[in-house]
Amino acid sequence: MRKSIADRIREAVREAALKSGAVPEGELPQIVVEKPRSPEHGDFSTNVAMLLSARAGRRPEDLAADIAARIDKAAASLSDVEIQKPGFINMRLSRDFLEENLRVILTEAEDYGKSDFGGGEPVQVEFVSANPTGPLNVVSARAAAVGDSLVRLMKACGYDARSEFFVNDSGTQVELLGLSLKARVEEALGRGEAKIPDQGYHGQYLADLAGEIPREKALEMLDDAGETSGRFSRFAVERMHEAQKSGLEAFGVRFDQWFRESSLHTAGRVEETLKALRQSGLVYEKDGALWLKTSGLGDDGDRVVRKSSGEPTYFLSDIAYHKNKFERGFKKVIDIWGPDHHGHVPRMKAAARALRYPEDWLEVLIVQWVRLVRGTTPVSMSKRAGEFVTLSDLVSEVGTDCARFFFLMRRVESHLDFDLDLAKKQSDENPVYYVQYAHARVSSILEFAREAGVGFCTLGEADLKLLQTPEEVAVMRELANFPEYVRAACATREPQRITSYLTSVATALHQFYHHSRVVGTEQNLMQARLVLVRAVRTVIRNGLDLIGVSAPDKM
RNA sequence: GCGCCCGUAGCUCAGUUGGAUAGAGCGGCAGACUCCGGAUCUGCAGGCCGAAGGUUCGAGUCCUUUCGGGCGCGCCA
Repeated sequence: MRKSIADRIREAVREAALKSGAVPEGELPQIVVEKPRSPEHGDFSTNVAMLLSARAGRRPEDLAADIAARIDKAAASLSDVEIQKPGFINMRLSRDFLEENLRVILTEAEDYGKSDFGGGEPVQVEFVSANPTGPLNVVSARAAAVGDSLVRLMKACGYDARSEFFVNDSGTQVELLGLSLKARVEEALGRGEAKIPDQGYHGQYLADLAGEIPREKALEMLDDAGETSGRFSRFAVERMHEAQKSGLEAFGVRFDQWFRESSLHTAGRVEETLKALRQSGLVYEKDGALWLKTSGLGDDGDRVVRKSSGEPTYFLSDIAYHKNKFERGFKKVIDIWGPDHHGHVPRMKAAARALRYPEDWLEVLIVQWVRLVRGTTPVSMSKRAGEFVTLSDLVSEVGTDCARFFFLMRRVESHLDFDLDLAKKQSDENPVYYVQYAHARVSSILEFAREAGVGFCTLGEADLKLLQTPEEVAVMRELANFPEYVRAACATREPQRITSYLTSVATALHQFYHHSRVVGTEQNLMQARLVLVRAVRTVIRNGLDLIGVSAPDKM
């Protein structure tokens, strides 16, 4: 849980920039230190001199030279600091640091990569939150992969992160679900073809559910219900909820909390929220309905919060839900919504403003569509007819690891084609196995060493100076980058950065493997390489854990 | 019509929150140590980053316009 190397370098650069007197402390911009694309430019690079030169009235290269000379190399674990063309300051990590870092990795083990960046701040990530009216689709699957990974990332960065699923267990949709099930039950009892409401749920799953209800119980439920949907709704919602929950668990996703919309109504939270909104002075009546003046708060029109019928709108209970989140003490709330809800972002943010919550309190991520294809042909998905590939179908067809990895290879907001044929292939055509294979390969080397009776020396005994080939050094550099990638993936809410990082670690490992042997070389060199390989194993394992993918020892 | 997302190699997508010579996987072609796992590795071919302007030392990245694709615009949830 120490400071990442990038943080230490940032600080050293910052201090050097201050000492150069280019600008007063207050005017110093955020220092950007990053890994250059080309290794010729060192391990880290900064552009401060170019950013400050205009204001300081000095030539970029002169200023760069001045700052570079003032960087405390020892404090930042640097061996070389050079300036280049337009005014870059390029830095190279010291050999000592790279060696020491291997020891750090093995010592910190599963903690390597973690930080206390978040300072224990309570944050909430809400995702999936699909209506309990049917099986989860693949967009929910994608959202689940993203949300779960984000929670893992935020925890690793020192946030007190909680996952939550909002269960939409009241309202029109639930009623329609009940009526649809009722029709299926009547059908199952042989009373003719099911009379499912037009807007109801036509999927086969409700017929299946109806079929599971024993005859006696079905008759009893029909008696109870009369013309209403009540009992069928409750029954169906509970069963759908359970099915969603177990499907997600099979996908490796467990929620800290399942929050029921109905609990807001029964506790009077919705009316209470309306009262709070009225106090803001932004509620007015028109056409017998109550409106919230969200225009002017970033929305493009006002929204109804209470219908002329007296019923609260879904929007109002959603506001009540977010008010509840705020009152639970979350300093930040991240909602992950499907693409069909992107139009709701402005109104929800407007509501947060109406309640005078901090401007950046609510963050909404939109997960984009997933198009399933087999080779080049799209898989037809008709939600209306209830015929679509579900989360559970996906898991049983391609497996959890594969599905999660595929979802997390892409940016959250990009539309993605999920090739089921490719995902199913257990061959080199499938990108998923590349990283896992690296882990299995390393495990296998260690196992081979054990079987050969090789004793592992202690960390202090290993002579890491012997790791000198370009491939070895490349691995060491790659491993040193991990904490910074974790931090960046968390800060930008972009878990795909971890996937891409892991791929480059795997590449470095595979290249090293083909270039040199571990077991069977000279004793001291072998011991040093064993340390290297164990460090790779730790980092890959930690990284895969962040995206919820297993790290197999054998494949 | 208004709003959001996307447009990068033949295909699917990355691109380190404005950096230096734009990358990976798949597909194509040509190769790899009698030895720790060939689900790997090496090399070649493939690009005006949809288009046009602008901002600046510097743009795939930011702004404007435009073209194309997807999705939203209810007193539904």
